[in-house]
Amino acid sequence: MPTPTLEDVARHAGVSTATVSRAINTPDRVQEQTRLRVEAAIKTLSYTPNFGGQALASRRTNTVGAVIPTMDNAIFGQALQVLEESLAREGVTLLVATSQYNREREEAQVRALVGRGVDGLILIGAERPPAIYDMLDQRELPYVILWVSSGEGRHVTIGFDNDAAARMVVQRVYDAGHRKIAMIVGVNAGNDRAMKRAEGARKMCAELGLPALRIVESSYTLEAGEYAAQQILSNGERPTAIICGNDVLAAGAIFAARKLGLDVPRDLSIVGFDDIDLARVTLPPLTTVRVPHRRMGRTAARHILDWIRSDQRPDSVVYDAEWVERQSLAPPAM
Amino acid sequence: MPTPTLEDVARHAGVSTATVSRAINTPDRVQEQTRLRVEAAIKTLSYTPNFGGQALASRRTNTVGAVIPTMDNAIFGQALQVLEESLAREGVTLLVATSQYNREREEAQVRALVGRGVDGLILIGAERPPAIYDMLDQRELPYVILWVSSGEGRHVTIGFDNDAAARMVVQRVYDAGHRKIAMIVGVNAGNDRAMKRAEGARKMCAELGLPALRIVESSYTLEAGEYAAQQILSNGERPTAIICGNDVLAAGAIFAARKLGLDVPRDLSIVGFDDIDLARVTLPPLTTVRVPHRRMGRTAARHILDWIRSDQRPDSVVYDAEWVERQSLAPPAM
DNA sequence: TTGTATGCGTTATCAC
DNA sequence: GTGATAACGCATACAA
Repeated sequence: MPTPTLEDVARHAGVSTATVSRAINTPDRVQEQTRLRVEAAIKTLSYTPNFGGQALASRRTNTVGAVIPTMDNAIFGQALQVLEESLAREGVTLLVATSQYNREREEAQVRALVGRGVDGLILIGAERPPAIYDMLDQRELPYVILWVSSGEGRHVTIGFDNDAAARMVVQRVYDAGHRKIAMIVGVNAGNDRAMKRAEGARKMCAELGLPALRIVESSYTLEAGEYAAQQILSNGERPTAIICGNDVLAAGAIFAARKLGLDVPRDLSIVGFDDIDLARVTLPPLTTVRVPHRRMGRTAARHILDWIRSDQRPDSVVYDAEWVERQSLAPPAM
Repeated sequence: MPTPTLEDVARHAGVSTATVSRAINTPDRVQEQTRLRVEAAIKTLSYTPNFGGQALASRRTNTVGAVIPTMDNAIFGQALQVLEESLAREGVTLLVATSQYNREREEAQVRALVGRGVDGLILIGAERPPAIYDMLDQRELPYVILWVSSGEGRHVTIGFDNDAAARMVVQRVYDAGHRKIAMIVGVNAGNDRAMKRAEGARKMCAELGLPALRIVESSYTLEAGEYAAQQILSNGERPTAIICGNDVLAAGAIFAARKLGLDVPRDLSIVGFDDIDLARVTLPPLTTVRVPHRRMGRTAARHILDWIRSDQRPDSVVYDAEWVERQSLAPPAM
C-alpha cells in the first residue's frame, strides 16, 4: 500500500476530503463525532499530509531557511541550535544550508531555499550581491540578518557591532601594555564580519597612535591560523600580541607560538573572538570576545516569525559583545 | 508583481509551459534557440521553480533529511558538512533537524521530515522505536544510519564499531600500565553509541581481569563532563585514568583534574573519543579515537543517492576508528 | 522539437 | 456542518 492521501482518509472515515482537511486544520469547525472518525482513520492509515500539496494549496510551507558559512566548526552551532528550537516550538521547520564562505555558493543556496518555498530566511552578514536582496524584496520574503549590526536601514539585523568589538579588543590589549600588535583575520572578501573586525582594529590602532596594524588574512581552519601566526612570528618585527578574528584562528596561533617555543601569554599574548567551547579548553584558556550566540538565535526566531505572521517588518536589534578575560592576554615581557 | 510562475516564463518567451519545463530539466531536448529565449525570460523575471508544484508533479523533492542529536558542538559538524557538500553537488538539498538526544523529539523530527517529502533520510544510531522503522519501510523510504556498525542486517549502516573502539581504548590504557580505570560516558538511554562504548569498555576490563569498571553517565556538555570527573576523583578510590565517551567530556575532565591540582597526564590520564577540533587544543592535547567523520558523510551521500535513484538498497560499510596518540595518556605514577 | 492536456494532494470557496 | 469543486505550479504522456 503506497502512501495514503487525504482522499484515502476521507473514504476510510466516510466523509469528504474537505471535511478531513478541516478536521486537521480547523478542528472546531467540525463535529466532534466526525472529527473522531477522521482522527481514527488518520491513525489506522498512519497518514501524513503531503508537503507538496499543502505548500501548493496553502502557499505557505511553515519553513524557515538559514544559510550559514559552515557547520564545520562550532561558530554558528549555538545560534542555530537555539534558532531551531525556538522555531520548532512554533511548528516551524528550519532548513540549513551552507555557503562555505563562498559568494556564489551562498547565492545558489539562497535561491534554492527560496525555491523550496521557505516562508522566511536567516542570513549571516549583510554583504552579498544586491540582486539577492532585490529578489527577496520582490517576493516580499521576510529575511533577517545575523552577526552584524548595520543593515544601513535596508535590512533587519540582529547582531552586534563587529567594528566596536574589535576596537574594544585593541583597547584592552593596549591597556595591557602592548604596543606591537598584529592581527589574523578571516578572509575578508564577502565577509563583512571579518572586514569590520579588521577595520575596527586598524582604526583603533591609529587612534591610539600605534603604527599601522599588520593584518594577515587567513582561511578559517586551525591549520590556517597556525600558518598565519607562524608567518607573523617569523617575518618582520615580532609583535607582543596577536589579535585573532575568531577563536579557531586563535587556537591555531597558540599552536604556532608553542612550536616556536614561545610561552603564551608570557612571551606572546593572543586574543580570540566568538567564545566558542574551544576557547575554554585551550591552554592557556583564551581571552576572547563573547558573541551573543543564543540571544541572536532566539531573537531571530521571534522576529522572523513575527514578520511572517504579521506581515510587519520588525526592528533591528543590537546586542553587546562581551569581553571575556581568561589567560591568554598579559602585559608584555620587558 | 507576485512570484512568477512557469506560465509567466512561457508567455514571456513565447513558448508553452511544457517547453519551459523541458528547457530547465532536460535542456538537450530543446532547441538551442528556444532554450536561450527561455533562459533569458527566466533571468529577467528572476524566476525560481515552485517547490510545492515540483514536488507534487514529480513526486520527488530532491531533498534528503538528516536528524542529528545536536549542532551545539562539533561532533556531527564535519560529517554533516561533507554530506551536505556531496549532496549539493548532485543537486540535492540537505535538511537538518536536531533531536537534542531526545527520543520523542527525534521521532517527531523524523515524521516532520517524512511529511516534507524527503526522498531519503540520514539517521544517527540505530536505537529508536520500531514504529519509526515500520513507517519508513511502509513508505519504502531509503534511510541510512551513521555512527554505528551493527544494523543487525535490518538497516544500512555506515559507521564504525563503537564496541571494538572502546575495547581498543581500554587495551591501550591497560598497556600504558593503568589498572585503576574509570569511565565517563554520554547518557545511554536511546544512545546506542554511548551504550556500546560503555559496554565494550566494561567487557574489555573484565577480560583483562580488572575490577568492574566504574562508569558515570553524563550529559553532553563540558560542564557535565567536568562535574562527572569531579565526582569520580572525589569519591571512592581515585583512578589513574579516565576514559571518556567523547572529547567534550574529556575536556571537561581535564578541567576537573586541573581544579583538583592534578597534572594530566602525570597524575591522571584522560582519553577522549571522536577527535574533534577541540581535542587538539586542550592542554595536554587529547589522546583520543578518531571517528571517520568525513568518510561517513561522503559515503552516506553516495549510498542514499544510489538507493533513491536505483531503488536498490546499498550495503552497509564499516570503517575503522583510529587511535590518535597525543599527550593525555601516560603511564601512571608509581 | 514543441504544444496540449492531465494529474499530483491539498486548501479554500462556494453551495447546500 | 458538510460536500463538490476549483485553484495552486509543475512534470509528463501523448499528440502533432
